[in-house]
Amino acid sequence: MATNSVNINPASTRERLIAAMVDALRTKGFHGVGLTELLLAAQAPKGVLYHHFPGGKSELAVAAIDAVISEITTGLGKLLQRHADPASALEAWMAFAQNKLAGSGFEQGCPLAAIALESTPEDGAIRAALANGFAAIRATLLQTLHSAGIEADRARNLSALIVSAYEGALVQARVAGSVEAMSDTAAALLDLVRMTLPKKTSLTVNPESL
Amino acid sequence: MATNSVNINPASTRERLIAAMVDALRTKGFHGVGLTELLLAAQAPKGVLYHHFPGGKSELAVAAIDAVISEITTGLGKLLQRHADPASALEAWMAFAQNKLAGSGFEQGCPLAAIALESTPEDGAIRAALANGFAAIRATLLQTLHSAGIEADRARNLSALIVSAYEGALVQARVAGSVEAMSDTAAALLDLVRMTLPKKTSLTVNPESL
DNA sequence: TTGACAATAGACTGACCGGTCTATAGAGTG
DNA sequence: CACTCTATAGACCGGTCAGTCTATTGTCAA
Repeated sequence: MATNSVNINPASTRERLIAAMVDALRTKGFHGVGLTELLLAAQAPKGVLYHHFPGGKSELAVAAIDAVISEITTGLGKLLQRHADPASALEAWMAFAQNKLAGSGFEQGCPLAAIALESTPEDGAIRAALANGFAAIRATLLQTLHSAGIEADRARNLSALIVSAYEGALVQARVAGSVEAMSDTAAALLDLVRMTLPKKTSLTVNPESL
Repeated sequence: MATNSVNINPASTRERLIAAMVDALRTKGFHGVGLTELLLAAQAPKGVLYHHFPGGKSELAVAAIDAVISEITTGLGKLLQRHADPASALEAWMAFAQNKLAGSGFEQGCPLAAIALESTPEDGAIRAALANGFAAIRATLLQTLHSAGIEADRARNLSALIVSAYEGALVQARVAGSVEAMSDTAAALLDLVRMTLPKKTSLTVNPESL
């Protein structure tokens, strides 16, 4: 095939399905959306879902998770290399998520956390995708923090905390209909990051500080 | 009535319903459980649910949220007064949740976060219960941290970060089937708390530090 | 004992669930 | 043109969903 036929729509059917699932996960969670609703949003009939994703709803969810993960890691990566200071990049990252949440009337949080908490150990593929995804995000952070002069163990702990704080802050802000808990979280987190980062000198050596 | 009739079961029907909902939220989320399954777990017929909770599943969920919140705040409160050092209390708190998660085969996380992410702005009562609950937990922490000598604004930020970290760490550990992300998170968090706490002296006055 | 009311019990309902199935259309290849 | 294979399309299915309804039981108060 390769030629994408008569697609007037902005994206291929497959991509529209994924986008609709991402959006659904963000707003209502995996079990919160029905297939009918999903297909309506994607402007696609039912058969096409099982054509592209023989595993059905779950397989689509995995694809959605993968898409979100790569979006996050590349976005975060860009932010990290655009800002000289990792702390500023983090600040921008938190602010971005915060604005997205508030700007959507506190509907759009993180698609990953929602499905993570609905999944059971039986949902192997979903959990694996999520676990790999979170690990990838942590790895992105770790690498940056480490090369900014933070010792490896400390950088790993800090990376885990950053991801935890991001997810947890979104949860709190979402239900409160207020950004406060998230901005408070970000403030404390950024304090820590800035404290942990070695003093800005022109040399890049790892000072093995405290 | 007051006399609780012929209840051989450990708790009243109402309490069993709430307990079953709490457990369900912990493991599969609000939309992940069916009423049939829930009632089976609570050993109760359907009519009794709508007798005690005319608002149905949602009203039961609100009651479950309230129950969890008071359990958390009292448990955390006890921990905080049992340990002289707030950081140690926090450490115990994180460890407790971590063990509960791991000990249940990574099924039992936090019931609050799950329903928080499935809820929409239309679920007013649920979101309100959650928002108040998270605020109460933060308030418990704030009060302790402040009276341990941390300046108010800083204590508020730190409290928000602690709750965020707790929730976010549970999410990551859950899907990974490993406690690592959570213990890493806890390590970084405790570092920060210990750094922020004023130097241990024998006097209890609030130094209005920094 | 009787009347009132809370609590228990489960049959029943209509809507919607995820998933299967068959039919058709379109595009590339011989 | 004919064949093939992907993609689109939606009717259809059994099962389950949350919620309603009526009946029964249990326990007080009069």
